[in-house]
Amino acid sequence: MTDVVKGASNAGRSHNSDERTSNGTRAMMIEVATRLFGERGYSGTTVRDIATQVGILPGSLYAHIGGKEEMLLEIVSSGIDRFVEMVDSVPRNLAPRERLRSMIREHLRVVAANPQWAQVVFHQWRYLSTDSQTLVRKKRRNYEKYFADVISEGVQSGDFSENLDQHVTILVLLGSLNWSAEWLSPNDPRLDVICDLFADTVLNGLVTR
Amino acid sequence: MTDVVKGASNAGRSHNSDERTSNGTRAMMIEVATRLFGERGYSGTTVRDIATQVGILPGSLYAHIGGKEEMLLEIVSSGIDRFVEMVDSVPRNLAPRERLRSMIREHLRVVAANPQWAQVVFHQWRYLSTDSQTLVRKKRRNYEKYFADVISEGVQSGDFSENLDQHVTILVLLGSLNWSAEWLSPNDPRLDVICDLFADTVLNGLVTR
DNA sequence: CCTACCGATCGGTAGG
DNA sequence: CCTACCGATCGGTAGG
Repeated sequence: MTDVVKGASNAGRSHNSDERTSNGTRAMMIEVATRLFGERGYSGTTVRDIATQVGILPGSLYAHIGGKEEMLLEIVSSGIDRFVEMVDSVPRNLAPRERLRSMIREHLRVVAANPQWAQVVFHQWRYLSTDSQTLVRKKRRNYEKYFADVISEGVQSGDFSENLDQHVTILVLLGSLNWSAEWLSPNDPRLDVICDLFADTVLNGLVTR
Repeated sequence: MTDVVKGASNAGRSHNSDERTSNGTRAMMIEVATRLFGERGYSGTTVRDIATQVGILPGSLYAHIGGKEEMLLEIVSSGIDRFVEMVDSVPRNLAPRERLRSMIREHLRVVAANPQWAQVVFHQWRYLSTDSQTLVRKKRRNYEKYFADVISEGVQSGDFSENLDQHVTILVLLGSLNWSAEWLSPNDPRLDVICDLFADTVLNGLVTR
């Protein structure tokens, strides 16, 4: 019980052999920033809010990161990567219906893991600089291509209707998927059921067959 | 050419017989606020930004409105009213498929009239006070009920599939509709076609019939 | 990661 | 709707 640190969160600081800040403070900053950006928006969050919740003083943030916007870019950029990673893990050899069903499930699972984080990824990129926005748009287009491809494949194979407007279909599908961050609860035990019902609705439509 | 006003937008001020501010300045404030809230978010917009673009000084705003948040509440509240009004105008005696198709068209038309405004209505209500948020949630639930009712009616009449999970269906439908503010262009001449393709996708689904 | 601080800007108000 | 202003707070930096 000796050697108690006076600050609230100064304990456990690792001794780095070089000048890099490779301890967990930076990760904690990103974690806190994600939550606050989700709750108050990027502009509504101050670097003081973030610093206080990390347990350091405002100026100390800048020992770990270039600035407030750099935190947002990191959250958004790695966020899209996460969606790509999970949808990319869906086997290519599945038939279009089952492949799309799996992609829907993976997308909804990523959202459900942290809907607030997903909202930041989906919406707060508008507050980035023009250059960063261009990067984000490129990443999003790359993600959308996974869905464009499976739809195109399904139409060609005859699994999906040839009357489908593929462009509008992607917009409907990704819109409903992304909007799930508004209503999905984290750790909902019915998540797997919801994913299947969601896919049923999209695949079969409303009208009686 | 005498009597030229020095300010940029001070011309045309009407002479009111009572103490109410019933001229167009307040309307212009709401209009400018809508655009700026859409571009920079509520927290990223300053009352100085709004005042400058209206053509008055910052402090003068408070002769017309209680404060910054009151502008947001007015935009969001009247915005939801607008959606309700248009969807409510769809004839009740249409068969469920055509009634839902018309409701989809009306919703998309309202969004397309001003997607940036729609984004404010859909997202910026989070920055309102707790009490105002409660009001907004109530209004949104009321709007969602229009869609819940037509889906329920369609399932009962056999027009819509009995296998449908009605709760998930509403989430998918309204999610894809609201997300349209992300991609709809104002004054797109193909709007009517897009509305029909959108409804086709939702009603018929992706899978071949 | 702290001390001490910068210039700029914030939402809002008193009193015309 | 303006003049003149309030206290509070902003993102960020110099120099340890």
